[in-house]
Amino acid sequence: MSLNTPPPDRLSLTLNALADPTRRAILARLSLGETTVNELAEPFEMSLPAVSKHLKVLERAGLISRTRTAQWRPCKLEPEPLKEVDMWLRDYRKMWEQRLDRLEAYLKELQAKDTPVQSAKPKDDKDGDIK
Amino acid sequence: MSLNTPPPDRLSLTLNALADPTRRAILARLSLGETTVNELAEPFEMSLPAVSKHLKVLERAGLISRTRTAQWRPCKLEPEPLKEVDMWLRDYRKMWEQRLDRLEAYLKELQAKDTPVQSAKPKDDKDGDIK
DNA sequence: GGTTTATTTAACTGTTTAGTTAATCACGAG
DNA sequence: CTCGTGATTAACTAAACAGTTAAATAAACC
Repeated sequence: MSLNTPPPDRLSLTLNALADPTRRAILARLSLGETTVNELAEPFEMSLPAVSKHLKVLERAGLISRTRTAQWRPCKLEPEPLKEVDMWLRDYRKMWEQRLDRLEAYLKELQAKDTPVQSAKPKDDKDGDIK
Repeated sequence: MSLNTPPPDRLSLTLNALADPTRRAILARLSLGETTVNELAEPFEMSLPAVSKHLKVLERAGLISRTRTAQWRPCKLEPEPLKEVDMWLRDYRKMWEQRLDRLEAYLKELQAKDTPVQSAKPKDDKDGDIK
């Protein structure tokens, strides 16, 4: 019953476009250089219109741009939205690094202590405030 | 007519889970520390079951894990899949850096030339319809 | 037992998506 | 102008999605 269309923010648009193996494969191909729709479609077992739709999704997300040369519409990768994803990710990046650090510390502690029975109980590490 | 279910690769699962502002907000909240479903749901204008479904999507992607304490099921952020996204992104990262370098070089060139009136016509980059 | 609180599942609905085939548009070459 | 090629649009279908309300589960409290 959602009457109002939810505002399709750019990041969601981008991530949604990336959440498909075909589309990611297309991007991978485009990272090697511009090419045409037919050539892009060639490796896939799907019709040309299907690929065309995927391209439209990528275009709407700003991940590719198209020029027009005669009857060809060569596609070009536009990395800007990927950069945005990267920036979004940045805040979380320290999280897994930290977690890795903690694991390291834990393992080191284990080694150092020669770890008797219960000393290593990770009692509620409760990293409540990772941030 | 797709008879065979396409194999839901992990990266697609993750990106799809991230491609929703509500779910990203949930992750952001969880980055501050574990919490319960009710507390997670509180800021949103949607029913509890809806949030519950979002959590299931996040869980299926491995982005959160849940323990069980009495009648609460506290959720915890699991950054591992984000790390995978980061790794996927890595190959493209140099692409926008490179592009930035190129822009820098261009600007530098402009400055060097002391650029009289029309010399700066951006005839080159010509991605006319960025849209 | 019965009630309250936290959360999930069931059943349903409207919307979006991913694909299909067939038709159409856009262009260059004869 | 007509033909062939590259690519998109149209019309359709099946499945997945995001939300709803109502019912069910699970545990604590009395």
